[in-house]
Amino acid sequence: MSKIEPSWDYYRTFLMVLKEGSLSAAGRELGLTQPTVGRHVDAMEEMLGFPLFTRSPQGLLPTDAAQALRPYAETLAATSAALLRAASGQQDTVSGTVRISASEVVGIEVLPPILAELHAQYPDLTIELSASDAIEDILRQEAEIAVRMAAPSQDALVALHIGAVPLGFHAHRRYIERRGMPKTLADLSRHSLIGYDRETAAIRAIIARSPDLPEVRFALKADSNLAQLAAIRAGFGIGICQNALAARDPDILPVLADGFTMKLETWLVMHENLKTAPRCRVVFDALAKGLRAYIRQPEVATVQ
Amino acid sequence: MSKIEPSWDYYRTFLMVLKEGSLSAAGRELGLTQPTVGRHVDAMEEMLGFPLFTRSPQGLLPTDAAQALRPYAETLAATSAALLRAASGQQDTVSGTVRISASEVVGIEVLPPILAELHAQYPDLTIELSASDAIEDILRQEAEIAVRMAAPSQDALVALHIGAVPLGFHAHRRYIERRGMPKTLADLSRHSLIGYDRETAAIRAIIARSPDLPEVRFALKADSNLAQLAAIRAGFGIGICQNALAARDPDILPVLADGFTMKLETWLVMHENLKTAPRCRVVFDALAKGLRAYIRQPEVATVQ
DNA sequence: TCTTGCTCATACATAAAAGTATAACAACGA
DNA sequence: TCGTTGTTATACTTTTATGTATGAGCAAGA
Repeated sequence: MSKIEPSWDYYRTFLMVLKEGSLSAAGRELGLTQPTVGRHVDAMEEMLGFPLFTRSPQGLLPTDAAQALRPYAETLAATSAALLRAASGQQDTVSGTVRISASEVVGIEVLPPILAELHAQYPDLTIELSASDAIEDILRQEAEIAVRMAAPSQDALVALHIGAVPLGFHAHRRYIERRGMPKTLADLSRHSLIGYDRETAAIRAIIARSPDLPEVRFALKADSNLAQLAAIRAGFGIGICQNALAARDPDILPVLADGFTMKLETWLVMHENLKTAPRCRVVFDALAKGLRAYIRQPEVATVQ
Repeated sequence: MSKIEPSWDYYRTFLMVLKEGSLSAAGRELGLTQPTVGRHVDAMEEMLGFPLFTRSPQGLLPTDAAQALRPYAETLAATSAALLRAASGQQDTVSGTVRISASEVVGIEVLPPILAELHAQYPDLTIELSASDAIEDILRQEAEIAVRMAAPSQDALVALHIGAVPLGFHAHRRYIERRGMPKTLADLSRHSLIGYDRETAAIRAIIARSPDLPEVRFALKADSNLAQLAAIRAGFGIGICQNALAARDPDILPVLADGFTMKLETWLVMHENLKTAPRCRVVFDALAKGLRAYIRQPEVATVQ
């Protein structure tokens, strides 16, 4: 039963050529030379029996067949990276690499202090932070731990409910002094509103739960919640952001705080298999503690 | 950014050594020689920084660390197999390989005629049938299409509800002539019952829906539903099987057909990404049609 | 006790894959 | 228009990986 399977390395170079668009660039990225990369592609094409790229002097154009194979190659790459991370933590001590997936806002505004404290406690721990709104599938092992804004539906996942992150309209003090403070939701139509460009899953969930939201025209549309936050801080207008983030800056004022509230349920998600891995356990616990503290923060501020 | 990543082929040989338990056996299976396999393992150990196996003259014993890495390597193997299957169907025509996961009973008793007709229509199609009760995860790409007995909870899956497969007690005519036909559920305690050894998910679901099931002591316990079916056919005693299967053989009689009914909801599941793949589409449609016909079959038999 | 059969480890020869150098071609900008 | 920089493709060389052959150790069975 010794059938000849092609080298798995071919898939790696194939994916890199797909990503980079040329043999030369893929070679640079992989630490190989251009002829070698070309030979890998040739070998793979011959073994599959159909062309993967149409060659041209300005690069390689992938065929439809190559595009169809891409997700498999990406899964291979993600899995082998996960294997290496898992191997990095196999020592007796808490060490190695843990990859965390979180939204841009959480990854940039919320997590850094939590991770800083964690790293001070475990210096041998390396954290990979995938600060992107793309839903990296934990099941695909693209990350060990994820901060999610929706309850995970999958089995075989450890999901810890952190709590509800309150959201609200906010604006910079400068903007309010210039344009006045709206008293009702209807007043918003006379203001510069900062909103989303594309509808994401989180936004749809909010809209579904808030039927009294007026139809608004946004003065600034940005897909990135981080850009929206920056616009609020710059005094561009009124936008939605996490109350806890706004409370950090005394110049960011809540707008219509009584009339309108939204909540983002937050979950911490991890592979069930990783429960026993010390490095993941430690990061998971630190994130749970840190995020819960972050959520409690605004309530304390309100009491003041 | 040209960091040196180890060859992905190392993971393949690592997995095979894990499976086979020796360098020589792994080499035989992979079409490599024993020294090569040993070198791969050595290289991998050196790059990871810890031993994967403890060598001995009677084979290699995996360390805990190696066991921890095993699932990753298995995902890699499953994915690369899926890639090759996907590539096999990239031709313009309906061709290539499709892997189907189904329970033993369905795979052996129900699917063969459906697949035979399908293959007659598309001779270039190769079918891989994974006839095992193990729940092969469609998300892990271990199979393109699965016949499941529970509604899939995952998103990103195409799930077609086939219908409910009726189950019931059955016994061979010889057994009934010898031991008599039970009239009530209570009578079952005086009979030779064929039942399960371990509790599976499907069994737990049935028990939950049937609180009037008496506590019974099984005369024959078998994990394999196929073995149970064979025992019924051999006249061992009374067991549960699909009505449609029993109806095929006039010597298999329904027992307590009025007083006790169970149903197994059946779903056909496929990756959403594979909807457009012709070879998968064709198999999916054929299975849907064939399974629906199979389910309708017993009702017709009852009307007779 | 002495085969037989299995294992892993080592030394050496070979084959395969990589790198090097260069040519040919296209696009972009001065 | 011509040089620069990018691309792929080809011939040649070198390195690397693999295969072959062999030795040593352990276990089961005659």
